[in-house]
Amino acid sequence: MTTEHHKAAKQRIFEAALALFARKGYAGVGVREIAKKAEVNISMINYYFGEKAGILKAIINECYDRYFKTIKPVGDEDLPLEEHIRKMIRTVIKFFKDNTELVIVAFDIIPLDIPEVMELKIKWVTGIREGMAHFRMKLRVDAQDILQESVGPTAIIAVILNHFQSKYAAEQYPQFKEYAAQLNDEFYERYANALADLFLYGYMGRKKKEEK
Amino acid sequence: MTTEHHKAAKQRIFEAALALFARKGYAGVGVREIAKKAEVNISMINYYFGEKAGILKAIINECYDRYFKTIKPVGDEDLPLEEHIRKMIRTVIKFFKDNTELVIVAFDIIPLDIPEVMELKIKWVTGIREGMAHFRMKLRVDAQDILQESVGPTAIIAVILNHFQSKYAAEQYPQFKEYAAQLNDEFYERYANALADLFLYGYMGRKKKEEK
DNA sequence: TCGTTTTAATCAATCGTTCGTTTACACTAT
DNA sequence: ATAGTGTAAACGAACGATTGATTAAAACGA
Repeated sequence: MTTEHHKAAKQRIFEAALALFARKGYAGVGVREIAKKAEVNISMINYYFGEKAGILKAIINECYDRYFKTIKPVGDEDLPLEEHIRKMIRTVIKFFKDNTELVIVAFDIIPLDIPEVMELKIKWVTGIREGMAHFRMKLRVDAQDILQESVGPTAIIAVILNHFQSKYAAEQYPQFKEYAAQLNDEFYERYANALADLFLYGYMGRKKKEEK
Repeated sequence: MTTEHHKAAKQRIFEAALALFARKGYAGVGVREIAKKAEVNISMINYYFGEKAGILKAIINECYDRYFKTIKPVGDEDLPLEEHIRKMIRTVIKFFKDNTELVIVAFDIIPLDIPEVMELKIKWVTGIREGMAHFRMKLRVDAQDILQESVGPTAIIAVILNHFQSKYAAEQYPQFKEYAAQLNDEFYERYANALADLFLYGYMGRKKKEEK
């Protein structure tokens, strides 16, 4: 009972902070607002997370950990190239869809001014990059070549991230609820295929052109 | 007296706030910090901008106004499709490069929680969307079709925005200065071409597939 | 009774905003 | 030419509210 309650309170703080950070940004939310939404006392935040930034660190760790565990095994699969790319894009879209708030908060560039948080992000991004080396090689993307990277994997992720940021914003405003409602499972099946087509035709077309 | 001192106080406040907002986010910066950086008295902020949010509104207006004035005439030109697309992508990249801080602050989804600011953004986005109707039609992108829009113009903008967010972040951290230094004019010429290739091959490939 | 969990109260610091006053310069009436 | 008037710009100080953080003590289950 104690342990369950313990975890429940910590989890409630985590989820309340996550929702608020996604809407207002890390600096835009105070610990009292988090405590109120989580229905806990203010001091519980410091008790469980040490400091306000501790919640953000926990969110970042949770997000990148889930992300890595989701895409790493897909990247390591042995599939024909096109099918492999399509599966990866589907996987990433599903992850972003199922973890929108986590992604919005953890993948946000800001705050740039909290060194500890930045270092944590850098550590994760570096690790994931290394973990996806095999898949990257299969795509024949040289990670050292900024251009290849910028119009390749990074571009796809940027498009997907941007989409879910927009979707999240739309869900917050009544006048766009109708728009957001169109973004159902059926849409994301088509969306994943369309993005994969864009990447496949575009990227492979570029490869072919380069080799000439 | 330095040159900075001779600049109008209002302009100094604007520029100081812009740089700080880009780094720390709107909520992460206090008026005292802005006043200190701008070398003005705190009360000057309210004197010139009414309220803190007034600076953000001014930034948003300045950014979208410049953006619209930059891309609208390009969109209205009468060029062969491929050349037109390439020119538009070059134009957008140059705009983002020359106005990185403005774009980072104004195009940021956050803050979602200040209704006035959100409405201002919506007004601008709607207006620009209408202004680019001709170009959109030329691309045969139906603005009502979320899928076409998502993997078309919106996707390209998202990629470019993401690139300059990353570049800006890299410039803030000494360990990535070397990376940022590679992003010179010569790179952006290649980058624009690569993005245009990606879009053109991808777009044409998708169109061809659809028609089957 | 013991260790853990939760509470209310409080800390110094900072938040955005507003106050009354002063400075600097342009214009006008004498 | 001079004194008086109007106005915008800038100032320091202070407002009440809120920030993140910490405390000692109460409440809890074992």
